[in-house]
Amino acid sequence: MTTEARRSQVSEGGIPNAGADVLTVPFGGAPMFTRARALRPTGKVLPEHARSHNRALVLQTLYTSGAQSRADVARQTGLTRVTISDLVAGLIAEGLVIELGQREDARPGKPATLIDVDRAAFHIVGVDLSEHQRFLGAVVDLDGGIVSRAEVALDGATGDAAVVLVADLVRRLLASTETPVLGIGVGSPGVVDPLGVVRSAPNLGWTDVDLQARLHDEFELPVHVANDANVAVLAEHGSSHQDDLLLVKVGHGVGAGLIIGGRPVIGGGFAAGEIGHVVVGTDGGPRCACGKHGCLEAWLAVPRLTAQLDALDPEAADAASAREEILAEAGRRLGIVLAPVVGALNLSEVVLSGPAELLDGALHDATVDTLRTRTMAEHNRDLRLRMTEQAEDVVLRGAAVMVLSGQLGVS
Amino acid sequence: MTTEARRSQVSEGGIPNAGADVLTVPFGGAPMFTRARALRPTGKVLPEHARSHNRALVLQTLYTSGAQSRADVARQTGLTRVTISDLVAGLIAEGLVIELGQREDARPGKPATLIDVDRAAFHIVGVDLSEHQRFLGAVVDLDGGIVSRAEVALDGATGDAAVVLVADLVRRLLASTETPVLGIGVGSPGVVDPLGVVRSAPNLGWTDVDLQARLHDEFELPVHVANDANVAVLAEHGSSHQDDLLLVKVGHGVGAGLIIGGRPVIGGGFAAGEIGHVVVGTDGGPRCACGKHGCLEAWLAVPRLTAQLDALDPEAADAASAREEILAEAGRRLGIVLAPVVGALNLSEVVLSGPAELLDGALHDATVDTLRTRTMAEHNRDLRLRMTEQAEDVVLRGAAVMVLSGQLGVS
DNA sequence: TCACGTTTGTTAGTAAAGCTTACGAACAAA
DNA sequence: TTTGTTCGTAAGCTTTACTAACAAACGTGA
Repeated sequence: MTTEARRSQVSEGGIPNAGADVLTVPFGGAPMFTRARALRPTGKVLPEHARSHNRALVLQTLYTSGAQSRADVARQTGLTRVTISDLVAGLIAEGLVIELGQREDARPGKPATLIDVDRAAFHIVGVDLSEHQRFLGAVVDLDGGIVSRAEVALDGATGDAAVVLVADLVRRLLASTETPVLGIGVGSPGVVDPLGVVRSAPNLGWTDVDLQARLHDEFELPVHVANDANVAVLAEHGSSHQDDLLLVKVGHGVGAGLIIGGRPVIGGGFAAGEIGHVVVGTDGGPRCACGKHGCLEAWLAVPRLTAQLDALDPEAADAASAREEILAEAGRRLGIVLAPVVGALNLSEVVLSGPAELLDGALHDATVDTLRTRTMAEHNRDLRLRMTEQAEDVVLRGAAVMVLSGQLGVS
Repeated sequence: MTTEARRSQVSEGGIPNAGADVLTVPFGGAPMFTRARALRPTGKVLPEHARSHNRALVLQTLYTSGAQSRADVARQTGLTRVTISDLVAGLIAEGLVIELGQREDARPGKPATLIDVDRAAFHIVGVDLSEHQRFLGAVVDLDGGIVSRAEVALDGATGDAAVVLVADLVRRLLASTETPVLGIGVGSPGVVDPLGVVRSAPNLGWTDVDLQARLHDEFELPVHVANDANVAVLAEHGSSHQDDLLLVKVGHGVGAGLIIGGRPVIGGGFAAGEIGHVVVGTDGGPRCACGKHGCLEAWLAVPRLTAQLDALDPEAADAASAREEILAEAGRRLGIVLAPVVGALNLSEVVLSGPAELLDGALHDATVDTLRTRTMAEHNRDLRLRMTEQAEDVVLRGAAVMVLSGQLGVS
């Protein structure tokens, strides 16, 4: 048998677009995308699914690129003007897109009619349950701008009382806006499953609390609930446009949110990102609330850092350098834990979220340093570690992104 | 404005199937799937893309469930009998599927015509470049069975000479089978980009070697090249049916392959899984070839372990326990590096690949122990660490899976 | 000024894909 | 023999996105 004859009858390229995978909602497929490899096919695809994907694509294009003509969208998406017109007509009928009148600038040809996502059409309610003393909430517009805020003191409330506080907060926020609300997004501490059930949140005394159902039943709006750090990384992903992203959230506890290949990582037990109680190094460390010694949280959590700093004598000659050293040590510990993760995932970007006065200085620098010396420089050359761009509002904004993404397929 | 009026005009469920994402090749979308969250839509979807997905779905169904009737496939996929008949007709015309005659068992109704993937129609050539002294190759059938083997001694060849050896090996394997070959899969050490260019493989003296093009040009068959550990984890994924999987490959070096959410992780610099040179612990360690101290590879690589074991006095009274301790220490070190990764990704399954006489005993047990004590037991309760089920042939079989997956969308 | 080219958005018709409906064939059980 | 079941196929419909063609509206250059 000649080489010629042995050649597979199957076309050289294999199945069309095999190996491509850019799916989104509910699937995807740009022929030129090459990063991911083929997967097991799961579930049929009907024409209407393709339609809803293309619809989301149009929304996404408008959302990120702003006002433009139908023809512009057609060029950008690769769909034809006819198809775009058709999809846009539907979106206008649904009130998601509006016509803005004709384009001003003078060009040859028929003047374009500008269209855009109707950014004033909806608000989103975002809730952040990650703080220790209070719940934060905000009404967020479609661009991620905070329209109004509200908060409620916890006063030690746990269990059902805490759930009631969340509902109260949401009720106040809903009352504060006249604009239709697209949905409610909640970032909760603890382990949250994909259906919005808080499996476990020790601080709040929650076990298997179906927050999604509770809020949905009361407010009859779409509700999305996820872990606070996992929510936070969505906010960062929205602005960073990086496909792989790790966000470390330092507060009363330490948690992480992870996006890989543009996709949030949930974890088999829905506990991805829970690195607070991973033991750091091989030389012991402070005793942690969980009983172990040298957990990341025992090194890095805000209460521990402030306690250490407060114990310093501010009059001492070396007060400043002692402060630096405390923060640098915490940063090194963070670097030690992150190094294997950064190495294994070949991450290109890590984001720190938390009090900038603690994180953004000696701590940050020590973490970078430790990461560089503990991983292979050659592979992680372009690793970036930076502070969040969202300041205090990462979780609130991330909750909004989660709703946006879940309801419109946009982020 | 009443709550009623404020309610979003957008349907409660958001866009159809938003939040669902089960895409495969080139996309997917089972409406009931809930794990992953919505993503940015990327790229349009045309009807023919949907078609090729459904085609792959049929192939996958037949491949994993074996011979069955068209009606069975219809029930299993959710597509109608008509559509299945149509798709199957195409697959039969392409020679990928064959009719096996009527079903034997006595049931009411018209007897079913059994169909199946024509498992004898194609062979796959798999190549494993990860060993230090020789290149391994095999002809693999569609079920992953090894049909024939070949190997070539490296004799210190590097650079282009090594590429020639790969081609020689492939040529011999191709000559050994009369069956049409679906494609060539190669697992190479080092950093390999998604186009099959070996960016860097120090052992082989390769920098930016376009192995995919070299082999494709010579043999005119589909060629897929990837990192050896990343290839190996594909083999394991094929049998384990776990959505999250980490495989640690211990040989002359130490590397890992990672599948998250059913998807191989490549990494921003295509170096995902390169954990061999991550520093372990905070107490120094043996000097590594890379210059650092205490790299995982310096603790765990096979040459280092065998050297340590060989240095033992076999006559000593405590020889056995000394041996155990050496392996246990290596296991602990592995556990220390894996703990942050397991915690951050909430992995449910970790697989060890390498010499069983070294890995499958004290080393394994120490790793499990270390993982348990260094992560949060509550979250990683059902973590499993096990030896590979594929023995020596992980890379060869994984290379076959890669071709199968890339060419047919099946795995 | 006016013909010409360009750009936009729409209309009309076509091709592809999967659906529903309907039917003949083949079998088991009554 | 009758009845009910199952299989695979044929015909026609619906959805979707495409191509082709066109009118409207604009700048440009002779």
